[in-house]
Amino acid sequence: MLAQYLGEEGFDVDVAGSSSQMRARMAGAKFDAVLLDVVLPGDCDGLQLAREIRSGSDVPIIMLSGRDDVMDRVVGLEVGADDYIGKPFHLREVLARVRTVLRRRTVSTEPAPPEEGVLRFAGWRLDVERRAVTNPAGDEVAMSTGEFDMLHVFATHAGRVMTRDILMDLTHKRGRDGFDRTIDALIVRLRRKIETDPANPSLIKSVRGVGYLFTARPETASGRS
Amino acid sequence: MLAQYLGEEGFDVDVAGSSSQMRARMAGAKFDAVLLDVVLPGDCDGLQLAREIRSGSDVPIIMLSGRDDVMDRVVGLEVGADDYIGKPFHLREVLARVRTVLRRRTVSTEPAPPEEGVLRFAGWRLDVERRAVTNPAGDEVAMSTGEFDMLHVFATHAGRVMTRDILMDLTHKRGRDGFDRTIDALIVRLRRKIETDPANPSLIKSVRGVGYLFTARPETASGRS
DNA sequence: CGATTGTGTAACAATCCGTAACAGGCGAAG
DNA sequence: CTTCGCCTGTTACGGATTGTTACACAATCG
Repeated sequence: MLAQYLGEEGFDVDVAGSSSQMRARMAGAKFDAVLLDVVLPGDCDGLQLAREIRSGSDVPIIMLSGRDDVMDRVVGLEVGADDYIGKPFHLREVLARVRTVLRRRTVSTEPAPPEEGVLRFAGWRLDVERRAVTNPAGDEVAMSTGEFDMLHVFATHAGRVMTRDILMDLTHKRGRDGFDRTIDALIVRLRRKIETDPANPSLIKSVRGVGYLFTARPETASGRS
Repeated sequence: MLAQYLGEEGFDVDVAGSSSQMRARMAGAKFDAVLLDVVLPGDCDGLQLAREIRSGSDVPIIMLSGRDDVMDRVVGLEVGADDYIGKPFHLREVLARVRTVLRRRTVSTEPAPPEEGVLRFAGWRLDVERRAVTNPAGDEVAMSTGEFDMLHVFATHAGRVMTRDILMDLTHKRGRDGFDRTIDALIVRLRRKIETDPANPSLIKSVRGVGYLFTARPETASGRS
């Protein structure tokens, strides 16, 4: 059903009925995006499969799930999915998300990636290998380890609300103790360095009750394997 | 008994005595909602059946169960059911839930927010990605998380009366407790920020006994693709 | 016209978040 | 080895946001 709809919308769709089938298809051709159901008929579940795909490629992954559960969503995004849609979903919503994900990726792939491992957003430059950050004016801004990691996570997950738990996992590899303001403190310190007006942040917005959102769209994402 | 009652209330009811019978009926016609007992006489249980239905359609599913167990409820909703009623239930309760589910679907399904990057209406500009709002004069107006979400919902569902239940679903992802004026309070706060005369609102009209209506026509300026 | 219901709004309470301040950890310099 | 300084986690406080309650007023109904 989904394949037919996307096909009618002008996409070139390929369907795989099992994980092995998918591996075969993906080995044979290049894809612009992958739609993946969390619950799969075979032996392998969607999350594991996403992790597998992500380990060898950075093709956009959109996960579909039978339930719109917070846990699922968190886990889905943690394994590297780019978006997550809980059923029941509407075909047009899927279409919109596919377009969004593609736009994010394709806009960023312009002439030829001049530098590897460099992220750009809103005039800023983030050199992943040298762990150096340059502001729009061209000056290098000193960052502590934690600040850099946090900014790195934001830059690679732009446009998506990140919960504190996820941020904690991605930057500290540690669980949260419940009453933990570590992330908030780091956010403040990071904002002080990259926001022109830290009191009215424009790059890192907070979403009450949920987490934080990096609003800048990556301009020249690269740094694949 | 249930079929008769719902029939008297004006619904067009079809009864299936087994899973295979149901599949046959559903293949032959389109339904607006499905009432499904967890315990079924045949080989297949209701949960499995719900999952099956959900995998190919997003028709609203209401599950009925012999016991009102938390586990059952959770599992029921996890497989994609829209609501869950534990026996012993009252006919009127079933009726009410059916109506609620139908109402939610018909309103929230149709518009299917295309999720444009920027929404425009009445001179206002709403940047979904940056979560920023600009008034007709061009000044950026600070919005809290809840206010922005509410305005976003309105902008993507303009010209349609939104009930408080739906607004609650779309902005808070939470059920209403009955005597809940949360939405009304938010409306007041939002009106204060976007209406020139909050006492005589022109953008957000209230529809007595129903909900609220966003009157501005989206200008669909930011087209792509 | 009075009663009932629904909405606007203020006021209050609960919660969440921003931020400063402090203390421990860790590495570099001496 | 000790000291110093930076980074980071923790705590506390205050402000902002949001949910709840109460009351006034408007609309509806009988």
